[in-house]
Amino acid sequence: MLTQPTVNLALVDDHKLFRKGLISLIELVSTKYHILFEADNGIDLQQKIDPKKLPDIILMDVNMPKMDGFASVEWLTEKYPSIKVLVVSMVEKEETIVRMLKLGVKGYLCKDVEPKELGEALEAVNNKGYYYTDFITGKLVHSLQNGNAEKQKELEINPINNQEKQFLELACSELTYAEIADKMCLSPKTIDGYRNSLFEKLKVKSRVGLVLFAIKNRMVNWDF
Amino acid sequence: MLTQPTVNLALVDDHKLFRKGLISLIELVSTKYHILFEADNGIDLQQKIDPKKLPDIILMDVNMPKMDGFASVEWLTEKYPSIKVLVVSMVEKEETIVRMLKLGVKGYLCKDVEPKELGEALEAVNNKGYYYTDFITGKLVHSLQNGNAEKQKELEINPINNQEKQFLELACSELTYAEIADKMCLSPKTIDGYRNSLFEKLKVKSRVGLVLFAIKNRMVNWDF
DNA sequence: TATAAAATAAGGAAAAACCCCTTTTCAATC
DNA sequence: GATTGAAAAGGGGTTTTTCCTTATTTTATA
Repeated sequence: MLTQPTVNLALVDDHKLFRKGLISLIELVSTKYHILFEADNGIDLQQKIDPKKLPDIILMDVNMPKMDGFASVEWLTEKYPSIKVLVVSMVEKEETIVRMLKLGVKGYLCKDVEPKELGEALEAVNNKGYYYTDFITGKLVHSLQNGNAEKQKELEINPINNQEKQFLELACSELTYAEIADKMCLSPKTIDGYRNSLFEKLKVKSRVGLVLFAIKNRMVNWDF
Repeated sequence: MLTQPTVNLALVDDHKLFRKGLISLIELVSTKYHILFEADNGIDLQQKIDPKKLPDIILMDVNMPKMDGFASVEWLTEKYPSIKVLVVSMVEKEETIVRMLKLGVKGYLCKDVEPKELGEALEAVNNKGYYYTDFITGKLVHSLQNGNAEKQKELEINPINNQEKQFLELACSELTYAEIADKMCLSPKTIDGYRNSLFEKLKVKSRVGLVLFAIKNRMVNWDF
């Protein structure tokens, strides 16, 4: 009997219970997958990843504290371009999916899929190198049709970077800037800088202006 | 050898992958748990629950489409008060936890706990009837100290009057309070009063809180 | 490796927001 | 006319936000 080659995986998700469940499911799917390590977020990933023993595929969440999925994928494609990233997220927002695809992830799964699909996705990413469902393709096409690209261009001229985006989301809450700085592990003065640069870019004059912009442009993650 | 009695469980969570993972973990913890059924949300729960074969414990998510955790628990305690509900959510907001505890849930777990704690929680709920960690107790005590319960009453007694409503709309803009006062032909100090009374009534702590409330409750008329 | 260009952080100060407590105004009612 | 209660306004203070300028640290790049 042939022993099939081991496929090394890593998991990045801030919910331990979900990670453990996922691992348990993966083990049921096939014995060829081996979990190298788990991480709570991007920072944790950077610390746990071992250049001498890289995972083949990383299962990546989107919303995480400290360093989110976008920043993590950006860092990964820069540092370890050979690693294939499969996003497993509960976010179904078109913008999020498109943004992730642009960053070069090999697949995007929603957390409400069948465990079977997880197996298929892993299989596909491992063999073909990618796994794009009709759902994802649909989102992409729709994004193109609705001229999302143009809006994106505007952002390319005047891009809101990842840090600023994360700050913007936190600014849409009752946290003070000091508390936001704390949450982002940055100096309040840096937050000061983010705010000022966003004020300029978004042409607003106050924090309320930031909130209104974020809501009008659906940059915050609560559905209402 | 004694065969231990089976404990019947049901899961209500909109993310299938999480549900399946949870089941897989529960099966690892002990063989005495039997999953009667899974549901995507409250509506689905109502359809799948069988009065002739009720679960002993229901693992319940909070944020779900169609019918969320709050509504589901409310319905359950009304219809099947004997069923013990253990919340498993990623929401760590005090307000959410307190609201759930008021509805009578037997425990509240965050999705980032160790799988081991899930086992302990199930065990405790099954034997003692409840599982409240220090984390939960802490949130409760803090909530009591801040007199959250009384404020709820105040809102029902004190509706938002016309002046306050007008102020609230203007507050959802980049106008300063001084400018709002000007527009409403009132002293800035009166505006000060409106703000304070709205802070109390709406249980918010800042102007951003006002804006978020107004938008969530569709009290401003711009379409987005 | 030197250098430019960013991101991050700091100091300081003025404006705005926030908070508590008191006083005035005014209309309703006894 | 006196009483009362709510709305409006004020006094005076703390905290947070906002806006300057400048310095340091990191990163990119020539």
